[in-house]
Amino acid sequence: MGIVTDVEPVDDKLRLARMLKALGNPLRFQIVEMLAERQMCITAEIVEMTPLAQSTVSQHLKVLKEAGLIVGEIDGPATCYCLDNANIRWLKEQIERWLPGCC
Amino acid sequence: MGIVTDVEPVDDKLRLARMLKALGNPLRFQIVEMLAERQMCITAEIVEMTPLAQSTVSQHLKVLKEAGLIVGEIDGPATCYCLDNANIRWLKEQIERWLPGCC
DNA sequence: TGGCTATATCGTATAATTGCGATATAATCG
DNA sequence: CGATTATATCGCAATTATACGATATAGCCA
Repeated sequence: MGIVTDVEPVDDKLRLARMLKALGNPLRFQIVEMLAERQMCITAEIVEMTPLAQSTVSQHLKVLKEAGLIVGEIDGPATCYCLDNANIRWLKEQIERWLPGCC
Repeated sequence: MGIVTDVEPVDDKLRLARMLKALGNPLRFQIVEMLAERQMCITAEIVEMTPLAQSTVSQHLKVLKEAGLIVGEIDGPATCYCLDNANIRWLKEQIERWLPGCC
């Protein structure tokens, strides 16, 4: 057995797929964009932006969090969300170097 | 009213979300990568790669086609699939210039 | 035309997603 | 401690996604 480099572990593929799936919902995509603009938002601010119920938005936030796209920090009685910049950078790098042969 | 530029129409967001959602399935992501490597494949070759039934793969191909990621051309009794390079380039550009403020 | 090959589509079952209202949790303040 | 505020989670309905086998379609060749 030797040292193997330049492999894309299966876990990375699943991690990427999970992120893409999370972003594949228009509302969640919009939430991420909102967080990019405002740096951070509490749940209530995000709920205000949408026509949906608070519980629904909370579920979407959970999906984004589990995909690693956002992080939530408890701030008093509220939760303050912001982007997980490291992971989003990773995602963008994956896409940039994706399919180098084509396009 | 004046000329408006630099706007991202809602349709573009939905188009992007649809692509991301399509790629958010690990099998479909893998099919796209296979097509990038082999330039083109007929359905049977893609089916061979997977543990799934032919009808299931055909449905996934339909999703990828409707998202604009691949195109299928009838070639004799078979269908020859290849990447939709223009659309994939568009997708990659969208992601590259996405969230310029962060990361 | 008839049979063969390759795909697509149909019908259906199961699982996952999406949405809501209701309820639980957790921090803050009087 | 009890009330208030902000979120998260639960339970449920409706929709969508995923998978399969069976069947239809479409091109090709004898």
